[in-house]
Amino acid sequence: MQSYDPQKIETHWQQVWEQAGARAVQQDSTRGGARDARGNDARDATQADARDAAPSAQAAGQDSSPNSSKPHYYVLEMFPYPSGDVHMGHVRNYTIGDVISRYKRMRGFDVLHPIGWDSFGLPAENAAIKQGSTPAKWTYANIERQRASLKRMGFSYDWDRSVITSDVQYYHWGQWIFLKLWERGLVERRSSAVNWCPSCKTVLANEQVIGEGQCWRCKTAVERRELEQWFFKITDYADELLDDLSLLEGWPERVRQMQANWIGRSSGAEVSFRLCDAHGEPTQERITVFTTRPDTLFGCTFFLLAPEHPLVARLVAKTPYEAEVSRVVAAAQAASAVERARGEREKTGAFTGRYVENPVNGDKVPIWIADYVLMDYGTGAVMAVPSGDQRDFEFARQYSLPIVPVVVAEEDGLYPELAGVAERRRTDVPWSEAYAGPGVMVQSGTFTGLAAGKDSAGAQAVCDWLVAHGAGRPAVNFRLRDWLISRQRYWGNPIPAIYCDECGIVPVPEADLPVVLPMDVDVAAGDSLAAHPEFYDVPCPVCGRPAHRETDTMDTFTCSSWYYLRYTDAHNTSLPFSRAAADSWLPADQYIGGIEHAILHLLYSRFFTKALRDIGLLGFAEPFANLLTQGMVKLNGEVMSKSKGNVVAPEAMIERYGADALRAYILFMAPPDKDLEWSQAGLEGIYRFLLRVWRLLHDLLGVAGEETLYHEAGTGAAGGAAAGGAAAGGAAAGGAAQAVEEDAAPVAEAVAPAAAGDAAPAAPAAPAASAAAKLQAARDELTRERHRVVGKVTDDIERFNFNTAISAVMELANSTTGYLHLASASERHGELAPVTAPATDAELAPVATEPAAVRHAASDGRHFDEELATTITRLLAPIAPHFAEELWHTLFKREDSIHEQPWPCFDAALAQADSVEIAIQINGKVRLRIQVPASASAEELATLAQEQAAGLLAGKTVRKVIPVPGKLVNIVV
RNA sequence: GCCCGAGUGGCGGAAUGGCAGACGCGGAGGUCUCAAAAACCUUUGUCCUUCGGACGUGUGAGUUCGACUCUCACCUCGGGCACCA
Repeated sequence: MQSYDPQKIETHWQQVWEQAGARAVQQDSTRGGARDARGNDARDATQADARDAAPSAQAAGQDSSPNSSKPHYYVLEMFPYPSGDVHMGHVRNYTIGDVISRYKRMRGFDVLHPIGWDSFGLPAENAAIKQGSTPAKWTYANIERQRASLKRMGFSYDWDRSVITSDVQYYHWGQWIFLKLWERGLVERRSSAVNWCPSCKTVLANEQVIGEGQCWRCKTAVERRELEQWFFKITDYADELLDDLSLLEGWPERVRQMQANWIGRSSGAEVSFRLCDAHGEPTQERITVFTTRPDTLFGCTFFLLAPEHPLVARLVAKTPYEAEVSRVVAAAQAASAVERARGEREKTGAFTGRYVENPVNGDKVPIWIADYVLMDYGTGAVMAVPSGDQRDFEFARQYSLPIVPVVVAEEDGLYPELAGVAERRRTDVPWSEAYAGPGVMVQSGTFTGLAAGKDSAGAQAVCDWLVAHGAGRPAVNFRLRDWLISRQRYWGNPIPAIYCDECGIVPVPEADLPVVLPMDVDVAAGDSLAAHPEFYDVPCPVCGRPAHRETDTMDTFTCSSWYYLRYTDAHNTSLPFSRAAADSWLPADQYIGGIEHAILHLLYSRFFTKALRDIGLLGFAEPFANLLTQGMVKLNGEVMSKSKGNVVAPEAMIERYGADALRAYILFMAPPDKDLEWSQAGLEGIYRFLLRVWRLLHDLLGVAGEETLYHEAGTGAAGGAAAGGAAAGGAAAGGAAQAVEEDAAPVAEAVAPAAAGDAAPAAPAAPAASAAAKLQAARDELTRERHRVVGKVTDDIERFNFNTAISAVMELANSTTGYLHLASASERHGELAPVTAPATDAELAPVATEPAAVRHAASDGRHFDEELATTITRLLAPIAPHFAEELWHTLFKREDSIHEQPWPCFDAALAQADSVEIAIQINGKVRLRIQVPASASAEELATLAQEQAAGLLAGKTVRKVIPVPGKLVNIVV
C-alpha cells in the first residue's frame, strides 16, 4: 500500500488540475469564448454553458429535473487585499467557499467560483516607502505569492476570470461607472466638514471612522476639517437600502441590524419656530427643528442651537451675551470630536438673549446654544423638552430652566395628579430623570388625553395641526451621510475629472478613458501625481485650453463595490460587464466573508447595484442573496495579527500536514460563523483521521497487503470484540448489530432471529454459517449507516454545518473499522481477486437506492466494499480534494476526476433499522430501554412499553401513556 | 441608553420540544514491541466507595406528559449604534 503523503499528492494534483484548467480555457476560446462571455453577448455564453451541461438529474436529485440544463450557482468570496501572504482568515473564508463550490458541482450545478485582488490602497504606499519600492511592484509581487498559496490550498477557482482592481483593464471601467453615476446626478463635489486622518494624510468616509472617532486602518484619531471633496450620493438610496434589508432573508440578522442602525432612519416632524426680535416680538424669520416627538411640543421650555450654527453669531452680535456665547463656542470647538461625541462631558451652554415662539401655544422660549447639539444631524437646532429627554433634562437642571411634564405613563401612574389636565399647572417635576416612554398627553391643550410616544396618535395629531397651520410637516431623518470617495493618495483609481479655469470641473469624455495611473510614481521619494506632467497637464476637453487633472483617487471601496459583476464577464473590452451576463449569475447565491465588512463594503455594494440598476445596466436590486459571515481565527483568544506576532502561517501548516488536513481542520473545529480557536492538536487529529481513512479504504478493497491493521487471521476473539464495540458505537445499532455484539459460541442462533426479523431471503440460519451470518448482519447494519451518513452529510453541507458533516463521515469510518475487524479482505471478498482492473461504472455508480429487501449476500462482498469505499471518498471530495482525487485514481483505478462525479444518493427508508431501541420514561425519567420493531405503531408501542415496564409499574396507577414512535414512551403514574 | 448574538464536560463542540454531552482533542488502562513511537482496543460529565442511584446545559420562575430547545424576568460575556433630538 502506498502510504498517504499529502505533499506529494497535493503537488501532483495541483499540476494536473492546472493543466486541465489551461486546456479548458483553450477549448472555451475555440467555442467563441463561451465560458467567459468575452465580448458583449453573454446570452451566447449562458446558452453554451447550457449545452455543456451533462444530464445531472440523478446526482442532483430534487434540485434539477431530467434533461434540464445545469442550473447556475454563484459562490462568491470576498476577494483578498494583497498585503503579504494569505492568512488563516483567508484560508477559512476560501475553504468554506470551495467546499460549497465542489459540492454544488457534484450536485450538478454550473458553478461560478471566481477570485481576484482588491489591490489599490494605502498599505501598498506605506510598504513602498518602507522598502524603497513602488506600490505596484509590492502589490503585484504579493498577488503572485497569494495566488500560489491559494492554488496550493486546492481552491477550485475560475482562474481565467481573475480580476485585479489595479489593472487598467479593470479600473478603466470603474472610471466609466463614475461617469455614469455623475451623469445620473449621483456624484457631487462640494465643501463639507469631513474626517481627516493625519496619519494616512487623506480624508475618510464616515463608514471608515470607527470606534470613538478613529481611522479604520491605522486607528489614529481623526480630525474634522472643512474641505471640498467628491461624494457619491448614497443618501438618495437611504430609504431603499433600509427597506430592502427585509428582503435579505439569507443574511444574518446581525448584519441587517447593523446596516439598519447605520442608516438610522427616524421619522417625526419638522417644526418651524418664529424667531423673535431683540424685544421679544415674533418676526417672519423661522428656525426649523427636527423632532421624533411632536407630541411633546407643549413641553418645549427652551430652544437649542449647535455652537457651529450659522445663526449664532448674528443673534448675539453686539449684545451683553456675546462674550459668554463666544466662550462656549470656542470651548466646544476646542474639544476634540472624540471627546465631544462621548457624551460624558458635563453639558455646557449659554443663553443668547433671544427667543423663539412655540407655534402650538405661543410661548416665548429662550434660545440657548448647547454643545450637545450637533450641527450635522437634523437642522442643527433642537426644541428642548426637558421632561421627555434626558439630555434636555440635565441641561435644564444645570441652568435652572423650567421642566414641564407633558406625558404621563399609563401603567404605573407616573405623575397621576396631572392625568387629564389640559392647562399648564406645573412647571417642574419631582422626577430625577426625564420620562421618554409612551403614555398619555397632559398639559397639552386640546391634545390632552391623546396617546403619547414615538409614532403615536398624539404625535400624528400634532403633526396634522402643524401642517394645517403652516408651522411644520412630517419629516424623516437619516444618520447615513453621503459617501466621501476622494482620497488624497496616489495608489488608487484616478477620478476622471479635469479642472479648467474657464469651464470649471469637466468630466473626462468617455472616449478618453481610461485615465491611466502612472506606475512609476516614487512615493518613497515624495513624488506625487501633480509632479507628473504627462498625467497632470491636459487640454480642457471642452475649450481646449490648458487644464489639469484631478489628482485625488477614488476610495478603494469603489473598486470592491462592483468586482462581483466583472467576474461574470471578466474580459469584456467595451463595457464593465454585459447586462445579460450579470443578470444570468446574480444575485450571487452565496457570499462569504468577514463580519468586519458588515457595513462598509456590503452597504456600498448594495448602493452600487441599485444605482447601476437605475442606470439600466442591471436587472436586479440586491447583489447578494445569501450571506455567510465567517468567524475569526484566534490564538489564545486573541485575533491573529502581525503586530501581535501571534500569527500561525498557513504555509507552515500545509508543509507539515497538507492542505487537505488544514481545510478539514478549519471546517471541523467550529461552525463557520463562530470564532475558531486555533489548536495544533486539533489539526493533528484531523491529519490522523485522513491517514486512518486512507488505510481503511485500502484494507476495505484488499490492497492493504501486509500492512493491514484491522484483521489478523486467527484472532477471532479480538476481532469480534472490536466489531461489537464499533457496532454499539453506531447511532442506529439495531437488532442485527446487537447480534454481532454477542460474540458467544451460538452466534448463528443469535443472529438468525434478529436478522431474519423481516424479509431476508438470503439470511443463512444454519449454525455452520456463523461467520457468514456475522458478516451479513454487519453489512446490513453498515448499509443503513451509510445511507444515514450520506443523508446527514448532504443536509449538513446544505446548511453549512461542515463540522457535523465531517463528524458524520468519521462515524461512518468508525463503523467501517468495526466491519473490517470481522474478517480479512479475502474472507470478505471470497474467491474474487482484489481490485486490479479499472472498476466499471456500474460498480462505482453512486450508491443506488435499493429495495429494502435486497441484502448483500456474501458473494457480493467486494461490490459492497467498493460501494462503501467510493461513498466515503465522494463524501470527502469537497473537503479534502487532493486526497479524494488520489484515491479515485490509485485505489479505484479511475482516470477521470472524482470532482466530476455525482454526489452519492441516499434513501431515508434504507437508513431506517428494522428494530429500534426506545426509552421508557416514567414521569419523564428514563427507566428502561427496549428493542421494538421500527414499524411499531403508537398503540403497539404503548402496549409493549407497559408490558416491559410492568415490574416498575407495580403498585402504581398509570394515568397517561405518551408514545413517541422511534423515540420513547412516557408513562405518567 | 437602544438593538442584535451567545452562555452545555478538562478543552473545541453535538442535540426538527422526546434517551444531554455525537465527533474530535486531552486523560487513564490495555494489545503489539527488547524498548519507544505509531497504530489498534477499552474507558473517560459530577457525586454517592457498590450491581445501582442521585445530580447535572448561566440564575429564577412559567408553559408542557416531557425543556439545552418555547415564554417572562435577571446575571455574565461578545458585537453594532449612540449627547441622532
